Amino acid sequence: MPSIKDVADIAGVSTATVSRVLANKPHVRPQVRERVLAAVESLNYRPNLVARSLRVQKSNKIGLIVADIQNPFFTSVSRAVEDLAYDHELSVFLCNTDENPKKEDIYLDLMQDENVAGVIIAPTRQTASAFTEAIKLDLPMVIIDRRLQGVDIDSVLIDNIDAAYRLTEHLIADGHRRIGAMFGLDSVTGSQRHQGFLKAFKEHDLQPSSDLVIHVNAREDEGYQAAKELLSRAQPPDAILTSNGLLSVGAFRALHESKVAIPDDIGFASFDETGWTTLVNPPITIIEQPTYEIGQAATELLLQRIKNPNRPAREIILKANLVVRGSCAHH
Amino acid sequence: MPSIKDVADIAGVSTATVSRVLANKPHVRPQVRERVLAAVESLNYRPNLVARSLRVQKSNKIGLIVADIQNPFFTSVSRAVEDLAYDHELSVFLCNTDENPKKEDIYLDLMQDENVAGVIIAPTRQTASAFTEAIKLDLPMVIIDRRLQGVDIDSVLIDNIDAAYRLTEHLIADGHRRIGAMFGLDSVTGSQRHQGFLKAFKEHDLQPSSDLVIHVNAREDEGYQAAKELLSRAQPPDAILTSNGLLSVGAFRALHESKVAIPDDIGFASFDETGWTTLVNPPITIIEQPTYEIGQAATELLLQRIKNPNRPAREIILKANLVVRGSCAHH
DNA sequence: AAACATTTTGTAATCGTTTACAATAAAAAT
DNA sequence: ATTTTTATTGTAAACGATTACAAAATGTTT
Repeated sequence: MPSIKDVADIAGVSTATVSRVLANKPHVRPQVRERVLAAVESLNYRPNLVARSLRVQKSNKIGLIVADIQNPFFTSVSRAVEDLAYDHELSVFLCNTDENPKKEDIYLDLMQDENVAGVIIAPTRQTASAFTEAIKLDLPMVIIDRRLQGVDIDSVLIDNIDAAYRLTEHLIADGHRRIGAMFGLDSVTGSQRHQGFLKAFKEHDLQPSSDLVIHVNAREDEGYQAAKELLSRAQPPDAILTSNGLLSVGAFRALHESKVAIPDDIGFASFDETGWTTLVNPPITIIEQPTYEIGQAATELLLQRIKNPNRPAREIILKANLVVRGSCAHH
Repeated sequence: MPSIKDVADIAGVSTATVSRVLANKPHVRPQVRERVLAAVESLNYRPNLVARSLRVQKSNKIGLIVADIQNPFFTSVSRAVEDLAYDHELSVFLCNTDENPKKEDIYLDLMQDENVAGVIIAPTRQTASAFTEAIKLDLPMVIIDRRLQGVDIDSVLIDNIDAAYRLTEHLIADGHRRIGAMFGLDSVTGSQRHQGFLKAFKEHDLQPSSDLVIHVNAREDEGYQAAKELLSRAQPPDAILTSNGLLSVGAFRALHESKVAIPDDIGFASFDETGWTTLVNPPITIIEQPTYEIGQAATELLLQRIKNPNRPAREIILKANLVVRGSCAHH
């Protein structure tokens, strides 16, 4: 690999001049600039990013730390971040915490060690320690998907209360009263969606059957279990609402296996558009999160913060979209 | 951020000694080692990876370049790579080429510029130029999913011919004769699967209806179109076989919309386990690729090559798994 | 006690850039 | 023609680690 020294030698100038040419700095004769460019070309020279990063103490990378790379929500967000970053000549360092705070700590440290320009992160439930420290060291950072209490930091979220409210209200409007619901355990998102759920009941002067509300980890198997349990109740629910994509698959699988008819025996409504919801019969009524927009907004926020580290933190709240299909038809 | 100099000062030693302690090198008095460790602790010191990387000309990162981060095949592979890398204290730089050779070039260059220890890549159809160059510069590399002709390089693939052969044979055994099939265009994988398809017919002394074989880009919309077209034929097929997950969704959506009954009106069989195949009625018979194993094998291969750059290239071929479900029952 | 071997530590060069600062060359003003 | 100003280039010091090599300290042998 040729270095800047080699280029300088061939062009018959100093490394400083080469650097100036490459950075498009002023004060270099057009003639010399030509020579340098020719040398760069002939050697197929590319600046060593590691050396540059060491010298200027920053880089053109941004970090993206997600909780689960297999969750379509995150891949869609990632896609958006990738696209925007690419447009701005940034590269993306994508990491998967697996909902593991220890991994989150490690990756957050790693990001700093790598001199990233900033990071976009979907924090795990438990606020990690490296987290607040990274914030202190003013690493530009924006949070997605989950609000972090207490800290003043750029974030982009969806209006979970409103989304759950609308989904619940839709079930109520379709005549469902005994609504079984499952929400993510220990997650701010989950509890907000629970709030929205309750709000819908309240505003319709109804009482939710609190024994039908289950809090579980956002995993397919737990969704499956929860649905099985709801179905086995003495007085089973007349509809099931799930608060995220993974729970949703699990719950649907349980209903499917139990051969209860949707929507005749039981209504079904869920969060997240995950590809299969329109392939089944009937298609599922869902709340669709604007995943791509979330990624876009997060990247824009991050770019702005990098440019201006002192601006006040901003919180962008996007509305989710209720997509009515056939799974909760009139009861 | 404290540097090794700060640690050295506090411990009252030279930076060389600090480095030796941290690298667990011999020749340092236990007493001194203690002092250094205490200093490290008190300052909360972490070595600067950029500086280290510049000095030793390598790093603990590996690159993973995939064609489409939204394709469950790749996320599952990524997951495996992540897991193994984590166990070996490597971090993973994940990039998405979007099937775009230009992006592939850029990322491949970037990998070298970042001093990665090696890269795992699912190459785009067109062999990119930076590619062969990277190989020349002996960047440790392993290829997944797609064979690259001409070059002698570690790779892990599945036996596509065999897989397609078995899937086709299964359809034939179930009495299907006019099998409509769609294969990925311009892709080695696609053409291998086509070969397997033909082989099954040949070995059963049957003649495939070549007018029912369609080559399209591996995208959902093209799968949808292709299926629609097959259905509208004067003599429509009695079964449809799709050669990858995205085509599969599209084709299924077309069948679903057209209200043809599976398997009574038409059989359906497909590649890739993508989550929805067991949620629909009937569940879909598929070839399941050992995605996690692919990622594992690739990472192991890469680690070995990093350790021993001169060993001869190895090609690992994994068998795919035929999962028989209800979508092609006896015709 | 001197000579030698071995262990422990420090000095300084190095990796490939960027960038203050100094030095030189060219242009403008006197 | 000399001085002053401005534009162009080079020199060398960072950035923060690792690592030959030299030096010092300790231990061993004669």
